[in-house]
Amino acid sequence: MSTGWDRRRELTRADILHAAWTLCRDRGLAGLSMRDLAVEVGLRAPSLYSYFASKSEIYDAMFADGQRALLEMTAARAEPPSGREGLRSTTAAFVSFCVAEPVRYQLLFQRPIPGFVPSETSYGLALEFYRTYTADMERIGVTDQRLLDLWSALVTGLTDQQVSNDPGGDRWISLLDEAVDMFCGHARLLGEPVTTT
Amino acid sequence: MSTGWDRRRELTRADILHAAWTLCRDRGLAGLSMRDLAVEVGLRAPSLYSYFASKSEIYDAMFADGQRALLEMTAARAEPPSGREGLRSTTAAFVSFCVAEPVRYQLLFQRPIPGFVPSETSYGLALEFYRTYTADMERIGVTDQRLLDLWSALVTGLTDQQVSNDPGGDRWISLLDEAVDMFCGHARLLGEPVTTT
DNA sequence: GTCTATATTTGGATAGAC
DNA sequence: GTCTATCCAAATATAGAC
Repeated sequence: MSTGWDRRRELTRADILHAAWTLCRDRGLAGLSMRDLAVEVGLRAPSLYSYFASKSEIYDAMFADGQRALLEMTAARAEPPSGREGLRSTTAAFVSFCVAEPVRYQLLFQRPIPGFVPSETSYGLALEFYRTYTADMERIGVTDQRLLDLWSALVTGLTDQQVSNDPGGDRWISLLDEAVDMFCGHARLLGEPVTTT
Repeated sequence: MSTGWDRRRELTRADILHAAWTLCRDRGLAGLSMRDLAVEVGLRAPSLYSYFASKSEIYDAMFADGQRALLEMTAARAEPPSGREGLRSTTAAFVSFCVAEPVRYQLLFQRPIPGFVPSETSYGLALEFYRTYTADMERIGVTDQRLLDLWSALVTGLTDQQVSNDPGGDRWISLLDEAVDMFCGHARLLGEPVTTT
């Protein structure tokens, strides 16, 4: 019966992962080093290799961690209503998730680590989110690929500008309702405008 | 009369810069190393320091180089007409510029080099472009800050998605006209739709 | 599993001869 | 200005004792 052992091991792994997120928040994703990580978690660098085979594996675990958080956030929400309000609330949830942890956002949606490629299983989580996302969008009433692409560009653009140029502020997230109305007006989605112009 | 000398020096500097761009196109911005750069240009690493005081100065020169190219591209264009068509042509020129050289786009508009901050004079070039850009937008008819921000998010979103997820293709740039119409419909800018829906 | 010690690599930068 | 030789620092990863 090695469950106690495995459990302890899992706990330490989680501890390392937690410390990795903390370090990355401070010094950026690329600033993570095995030495510092070991110090943060109260070990020496070589000991980390008992838990992760390489630094890349740590990034991969962080990637999976972030994707799981995103999936959980999505799953915790009620099914979005169709039309404008569904789009608004779904997108607001997504953008909040991204803006809340800029480093996580960078790891999941940009490619800031040269040479890092998510493992097959981690990438599977990303695909799973993408499926639920498109399913939501379909229910909301956006099915055309061009419209999906246009909307994804708008959402990532807002998120990116917010994270890059006004971290901690709301200069771009505050435009979300207006973006929804602009898009829905164009796509002729049902519902009344959310913003009052 | 040291013009011949200075000229030769300028030529070598330009050669180094050219090689730097080439290397970055291959291995990414962060992948640039003084050793490889020296080899590429036919020198040894220490010799580079006769032309640039540090690696950071090389990045800075590249940044200035890119900003100048952007300014030249802008200056070469006729004054944009007002309204929808002005927005369309101005934005198309900008996005083309970005997509043509993804590495240059990253250096100018993202922060991919940890610790790199443009020098005062280089940043001045960026400010100069920003001024001409906002002046253009004003002439086009977009003056409200919120609308400017919304449009900037949309443009950078399209550019980013194109560069990141469909390099060499046109999946997102092909949506530009539609984006213009969507935005102008929302902002109630003059002119007829460009796309036929 | 954890440690000390170390190998290995890489890359920026400098000293000093020519 | 360019070179050889070298320094220095950082960082991943491994070997082997305990």
